[in-house]
Amino acid sequence: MRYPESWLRGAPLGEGITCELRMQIISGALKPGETLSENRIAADFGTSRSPVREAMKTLSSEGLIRLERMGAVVIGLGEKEVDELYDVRFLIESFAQQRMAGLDTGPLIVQLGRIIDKMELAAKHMDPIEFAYQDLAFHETIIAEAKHSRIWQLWKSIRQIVMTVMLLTTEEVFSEGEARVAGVIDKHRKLLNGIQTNDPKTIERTVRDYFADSYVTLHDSISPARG
Amino acid sequence: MRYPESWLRGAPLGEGITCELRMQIISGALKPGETLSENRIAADFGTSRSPVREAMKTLSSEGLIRLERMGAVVIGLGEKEVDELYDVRFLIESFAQQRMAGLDTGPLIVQLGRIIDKMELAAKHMDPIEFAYQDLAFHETIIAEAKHSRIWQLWKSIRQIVMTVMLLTTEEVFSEGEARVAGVIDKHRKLLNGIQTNDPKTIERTVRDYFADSYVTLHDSISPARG
DNA sequence: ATCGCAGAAGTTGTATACAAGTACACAGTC
DNA sequence: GACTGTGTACTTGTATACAACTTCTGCGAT
Repeated sequence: MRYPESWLRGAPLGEGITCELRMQIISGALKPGETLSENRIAADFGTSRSPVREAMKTLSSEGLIRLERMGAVVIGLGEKEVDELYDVRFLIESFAQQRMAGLDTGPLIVQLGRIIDKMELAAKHMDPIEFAYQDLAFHETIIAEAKHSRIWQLWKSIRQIVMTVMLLTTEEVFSEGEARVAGVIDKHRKLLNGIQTNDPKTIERTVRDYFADSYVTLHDSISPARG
Repeated sequence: MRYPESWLRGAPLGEGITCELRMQIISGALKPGETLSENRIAADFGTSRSPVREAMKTLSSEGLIRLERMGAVVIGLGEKEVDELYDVRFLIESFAQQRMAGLDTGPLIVQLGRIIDKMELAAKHMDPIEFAYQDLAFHETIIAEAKHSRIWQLWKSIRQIVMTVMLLTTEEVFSEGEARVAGVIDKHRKLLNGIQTNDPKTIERTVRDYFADSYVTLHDSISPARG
């Protein structure tokens, strides 16, 4: 699977290389332990080393590769790493939701409702890319609502990885039939209901349930998908 | 205050520029809203744009500046931002400590004890730089013990900022007399005792107390120090 | 005085060149 | 045969050059 090109319209070269390499690492096309050379990658992409260098730095800051003296080593995203990624997602989202408990969540509820509508539309159109995008948007909207610069920074640092993982898993989910897709939508509706209660305890439980369920989904769908 | 040069021995140019700029931003020498030009900074440091570019990318990923089309804009670290930074530190450390509750913390306790000894020594020698370094090492050791790649990644993404803030605050603390320094050491000893209990509830409370107290310290010392 | 337009200066993104250092293979020696 | 030294190919880090784009300035026309 390739990174959707429409998302890179007008973006600098370096960004495209970053996304492509990220996808290759997460999808498993580039295996952990493999070493990447700036020269080789630049040649592969037909560019100079400058944008490649940027990509390497970005991927390193995302924890997908490790910069060493000779060549960068692929770290990759195995089952364990994906679990850990979701630990952090839980941490971030849990924090965000707890933080806005008690505040007026009216506008947020409306926003999230609209996103769920778009997810349903994407499901109807059998458009996994759009679906994944809306899925990401859903969670991102919640996190943004926390209005916490550092939490936002944390999110940004894993956002692209989460997006890529979602792209891959959503493809898988779509291939498993409508029921599975409907299930994902339902999970988001439950999250929304949780927020609507405005009760910290309930929210805590809702978020916990959501991610507990995601672990199962991931282990069922991702690992076979990546051989 | 400048970044300790001994910490940059043999490091690439870009890293030095990153650290120097970071220090200037956090100390307030570079004020929020100011725009930085790669050319100007390169000229200031007497280097080419390449290492400066790297520094900009790093600082951007740390959330200290915002890359825009024309020039990078300084975001800075005001009181609110430091609070938020400590929110995340709490989140990370709390997670780490909870995670190893129940496991054998014996070796960790020994390690932390040694670090506290070094802190005491640094206090006796009136060496705030060494003290700050050991303070960082203390927390880093705890986080590393969680053995969680993503949490470690999160830590790495704020580590340098935390280090820099510590450098600045420790200078301040040292100038306020021995009692204050002893107080900081005592806080760490309490943290260590908390871990030693191996009781999640107690640990939770200990960590919370630690950071609650840190907020007070920060607001008393940092803000006047940075005018 | 105000608006519009050209141009100049400055900006980033990318390509290319070069220097310094590292790993590795291969030959020569003990 | 094992070991050491050397040379080579490849690596990163930095400097420099250039192109495309943006912003602002200043001049001229209205």
